[in-house]
Amino acid sequence: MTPTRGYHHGDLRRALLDAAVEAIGESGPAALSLRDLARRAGVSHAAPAHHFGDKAGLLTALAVQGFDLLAGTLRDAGDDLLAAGVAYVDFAVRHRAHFEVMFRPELYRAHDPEVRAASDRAGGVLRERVAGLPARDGGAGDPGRDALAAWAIVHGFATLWLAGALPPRVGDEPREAARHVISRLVE
Amino acid sequence: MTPTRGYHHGDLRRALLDAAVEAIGESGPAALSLRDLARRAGVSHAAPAHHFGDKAGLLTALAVQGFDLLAGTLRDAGDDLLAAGVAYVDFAVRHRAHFEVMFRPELYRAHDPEVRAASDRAGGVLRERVAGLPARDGGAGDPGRDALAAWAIVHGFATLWLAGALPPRVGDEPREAARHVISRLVE
DNA sequence: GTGTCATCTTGTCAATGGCAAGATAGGATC
DNA sequence: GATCCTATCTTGCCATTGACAAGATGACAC
Repeated sequence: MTPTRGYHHGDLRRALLDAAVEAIGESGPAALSLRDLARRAGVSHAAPAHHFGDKAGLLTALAVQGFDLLAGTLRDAGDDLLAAGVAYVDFAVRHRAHFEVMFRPELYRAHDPEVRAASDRAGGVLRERVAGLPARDGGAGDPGRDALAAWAIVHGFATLWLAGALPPRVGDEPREAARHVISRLVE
Repeated sequence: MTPTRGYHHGDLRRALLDAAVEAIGESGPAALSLRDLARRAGVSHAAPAHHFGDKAGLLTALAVQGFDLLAGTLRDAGDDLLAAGVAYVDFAVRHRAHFEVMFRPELYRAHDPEVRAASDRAGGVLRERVAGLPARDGGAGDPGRDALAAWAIVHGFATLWLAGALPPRVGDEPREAARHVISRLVE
């Protein structure tokens, strides 16, 4: 099941994206090298260009993949806002490479229509979950504000977790820690 | 007041850090080039190495500067947690280059003792402000959780703002928008 | 005036991104 | 089956970069 021999790779596009996830997981998106990905996939240094044009093209594809993964993850988490928030953090930790690229628009073509569409899909799910939240303190809440606050707290927690900025006492279980923090907002 | 002529620059270390802030503001930390900084400062391509060793060394110095700037900003914002939160977001927007480096530890030597010290100073101020927050809902609050939630929401908002991920209706005034969102947590 | 050392320059090397031109093969058409 | 067509991949090249080595310069102490 490894038809990588022969002139044609067979599934180079996917192989390069997988290699990119692996490489970014090791050293971050800044250190990503197209030639390294080519070596990992066993092809020549110019092969990636055909599928993605340039480095930004590859990262654009990765961002699209990431937003779609995120949309699916949020959908699977169910209707509960707290559960969606925990799933958001869990996504960032488990798909760290995707997450780190997605929210670094200077690395890819953020205005690409495919990216915008995928990003809108993920944002739509998040908004749905927030809309399901009961109005706070007897209906005085501003749904726009609630949505932003929810997004900010989960995104901030995920970002700080990935950056290794959180103090050790937070623990090493992102889902549990996230639930604890988010509950401060939605309790 | 521009003694950049002559063999010795006079204040190259500062000039390089300033140039780095400018360059990162234009294209992000990933696109930073030591040789570009040297050109901006009017020195040879190898001059930066003497002051910072390598690229990570320069970014380490920038991170230290950033954490100290942040600590000062938070201190100046006063005792109020809401004001400190707004100041945090404002810092991220006004010192974007510093902020983007500070929370990307793979770019510099995050374990450098100077970095840790500066980071601790900033974190200490933030914790002080959280400690000043009256216990939530009659004393049932967990101060550790409150601190994390506050940090996460302001950090998340700042990060999303810088990434350009927020919807247009949030407006273009970060301080105002931040105050509105943070008030959801501390009201 | 002399020596010392931080500062800065020139020269070089391997690695990278990107481009151009060519090789290969898979599949459609006849 | 022969031929063409096109997507896929390779080789070769160039400018740029980070890093290192060796040497030039000059500020400052004595």
